Amino acid sequence: MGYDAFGLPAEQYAIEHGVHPAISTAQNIDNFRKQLDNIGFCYDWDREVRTSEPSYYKWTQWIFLQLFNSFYNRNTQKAESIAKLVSEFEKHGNTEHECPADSLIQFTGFEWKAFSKKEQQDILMMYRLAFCGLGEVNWCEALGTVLANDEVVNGVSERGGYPVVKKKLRQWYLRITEYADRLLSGLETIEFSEAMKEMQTNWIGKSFGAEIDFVVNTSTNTPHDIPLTVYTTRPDTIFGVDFMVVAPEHDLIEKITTAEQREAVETYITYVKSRSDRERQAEKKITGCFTGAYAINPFSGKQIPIWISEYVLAGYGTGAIMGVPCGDERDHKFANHFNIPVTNIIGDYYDGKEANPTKDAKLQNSGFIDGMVMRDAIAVVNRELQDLGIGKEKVNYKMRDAAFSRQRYWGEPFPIQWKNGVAVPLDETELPLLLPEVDSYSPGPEGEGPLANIPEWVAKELETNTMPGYAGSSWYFLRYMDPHNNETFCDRKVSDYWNQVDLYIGGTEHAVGHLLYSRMWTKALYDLGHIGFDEPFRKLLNQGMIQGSSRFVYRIKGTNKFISHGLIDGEAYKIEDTDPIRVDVNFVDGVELDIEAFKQWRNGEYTDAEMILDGGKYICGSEVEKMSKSKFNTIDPTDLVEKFGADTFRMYEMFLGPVDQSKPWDTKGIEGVHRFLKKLWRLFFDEMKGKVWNEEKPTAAELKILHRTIRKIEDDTERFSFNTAVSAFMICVNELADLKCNKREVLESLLIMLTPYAPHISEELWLALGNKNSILDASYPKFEEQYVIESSKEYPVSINGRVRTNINIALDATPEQVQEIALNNELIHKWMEGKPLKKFIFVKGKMINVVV
RNA sequence: GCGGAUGUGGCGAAAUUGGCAGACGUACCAGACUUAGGAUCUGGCGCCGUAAGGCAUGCAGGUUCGACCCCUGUCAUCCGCACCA
Repeated sequence: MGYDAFGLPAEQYAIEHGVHPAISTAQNIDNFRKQLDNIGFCYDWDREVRTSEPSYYKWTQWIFLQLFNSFYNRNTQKAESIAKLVSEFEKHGNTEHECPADSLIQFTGFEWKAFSKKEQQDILMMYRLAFCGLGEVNWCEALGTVLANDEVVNGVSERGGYPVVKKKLRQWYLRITEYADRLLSGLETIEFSEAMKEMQTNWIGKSFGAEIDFVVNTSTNTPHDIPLTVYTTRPDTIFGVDFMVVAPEHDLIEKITTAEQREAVETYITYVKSRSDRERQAEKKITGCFTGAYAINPFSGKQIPIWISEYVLAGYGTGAIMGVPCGDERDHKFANHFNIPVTNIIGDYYDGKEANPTKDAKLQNSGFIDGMVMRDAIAVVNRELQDLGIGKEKVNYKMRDAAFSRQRYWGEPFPIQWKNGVAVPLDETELPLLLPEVDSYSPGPEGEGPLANIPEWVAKELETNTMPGYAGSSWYFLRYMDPHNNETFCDRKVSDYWNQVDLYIGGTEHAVGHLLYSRMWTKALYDLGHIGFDEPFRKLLNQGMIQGSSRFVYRIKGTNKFISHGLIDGEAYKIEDTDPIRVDVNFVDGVELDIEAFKQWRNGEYTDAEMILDGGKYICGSEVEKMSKSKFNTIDPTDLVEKFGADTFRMYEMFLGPVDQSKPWDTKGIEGVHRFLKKLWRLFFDEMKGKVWNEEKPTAAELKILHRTIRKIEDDTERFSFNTAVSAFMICVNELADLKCNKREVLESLLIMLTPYAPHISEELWLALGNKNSILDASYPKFEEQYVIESSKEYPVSINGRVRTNINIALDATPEQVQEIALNNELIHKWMEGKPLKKFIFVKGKMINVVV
């Protein structure tokens, strides 16, 4: 058992209440522990870990250093030490090791030695598995801080409603892209659901395409020799290119934008900066701006206008695309919106209204590939590009390197010092680098983290960023194996013994985050020889999420006014004019907000809020979504455990539905499980008569009930179908009660099966039966077929697929006998209405169907 | 917008491999016991219909002797997201 204890919520709490995160985290953990004990969970508490403890994050820092001191050797397809790379560079430069950050960088061994120390380190940084670079963050000038996507609503900060823009900051990254192929191939070796594998595969997004260089003309008369490189998966459509789109962040824009368009372009770029990633993603409207420049199609010589648009991302491919409206839906919409004429290269496959992404069309208007089938033309064009030196085949991945730094306090400090602009790792002996105390958790200057406010920290030139929440959670399963080791993160002999996690239970929401990061860390540690397996989890079970019901208040944009939900009617007030903000469900009664509690919330942040009421009340909006602290919609199990007991609570959770299905938390029906446990109790003890269990021999009927249950529970438990298992227990107890079976022999077996589901009552009744040892040590009942064998079955009989009657037929009857019995049945005769028999279908043990 | 998942009685759901749709549980209705019931027990309970029977697994099609299950399209909800060319 462990706690992933670093992160934003504790820091936020610290900012609001001035309580040190270490203290509030410890309190939270105590509370969790109470709840877990209360429910009766069995963990090996000797192996408890907390990611925020120095004894734990010492090794998170240590693993970071392993990544920092490693590069990915593409020739051997594994992580190797930077020292080895340096010796390679000294011998023959980087001829054997293409630079992953920039394939254009090339140098010889001689040149390498001539580089300054700083230049050498800058180059090495481009190879390291943990590296530093520039990245964009959500910057809120008014709050002077960087915000998580979570904290941004409609392009303004959730707290206070201040504008948020993109800002470039120095950031740490993990070079997870180097592991893309192994993360893909590794999926074949592990038991994850197909859906999960598909999500990870799509996220990694390997695609085969080509990079093509176009020459840019800034005016129609004076060609400049500026290349614009685009990435496309469809080089075969090169003759259908009607426009280019480059990302608004693209370096080229400055150089190519014409004087007439400069103002429009700058306005557009400012607009894009104000847009959150989520908005750029989800928006349906089409935006863009013409740069005034043209690119020249290398094959047709055609002038192609170059646009910028937010739908093209700087981080993928080359940050520029060629627009082929007849073959790509988004390009088509773009062309339509800006009245760009569409060239048809696929004849009848294009109807003039919608793009057609086919690869089967014969190309038209396509120069040297005219008449070819598109899918065949791809290789032809690639060869031609290569021959002309204006393009090459290229494999791309959607996945980008993982941002690994946060401008926050409550996270692992980086064991890095900056000396003259060079990142110098601390020695292993200096770990853990302790997180220092601070006076205030507010951000440092220029968007730096709170650590930048500490003079001693800055004087030591230590890195002021901290690691993100997922650092500690990327390897905790290894620490469970060897939690108290002070010499190493996990002894190799120990991890060899325990090996992979046999069964990992977690939600699909971690598909492209935690479940990829931990796979990458495991692979890196494996490559470096620290562990003996390169996939952390042998089998993954995705449990569904219990959802909560969140409550919202609606802040009118740009104001401190909050409008009651019912007044947002789409006419006088529109939902688009508001920023929906979640409030704590604890001060909402149903949907009615306790305004006083709201105003005192978050240290009085909303004290001055102006509430626009509806009939004297403020009515909140509600939404069912994942239960989460950050959504303020969590519930505490303690009250229910108090009222019904832990066994009822546990069984009810299991009875709610299939384990892999998400559903809103709802306590309707918990009574049913409680009644079941009471009914079970009454098989042993009667309220009036006291003890009723006895030593009588069970009858055949009773043994049949028992053994059917044994089989069912085994089956259901094996396939994690806990809800049907609970139902099987209920059926069993109902039937035993009907037969007034209070026989010890039957009841004991039942109790043993029930133990994992309802351990407390099982143990208590077990001891009440006079057993001396714990029920946990009892041997599991064995299923015996002889008690459940049936000799005949009530077959449902259909006429033309509709069930009309049932006939009892011996199970060993031959198909011929069955047909004779069925056709001679009076009711069936009636339903056949004298029509001739067309077909007789008999599925043994299942059903009979008469087709006429 | 993209990727993934899920849609079955008033509600949570079951149907494990294409073979009796609604097990089990809630809620509700009627009754028994009772000073009492928030205990316990009995019966009923998808919809229409007195019944025979008909109609029902988000919606529209398709495959099949037979479809909750497979296929095509579509709508809604949830999870994730970095608009992936």
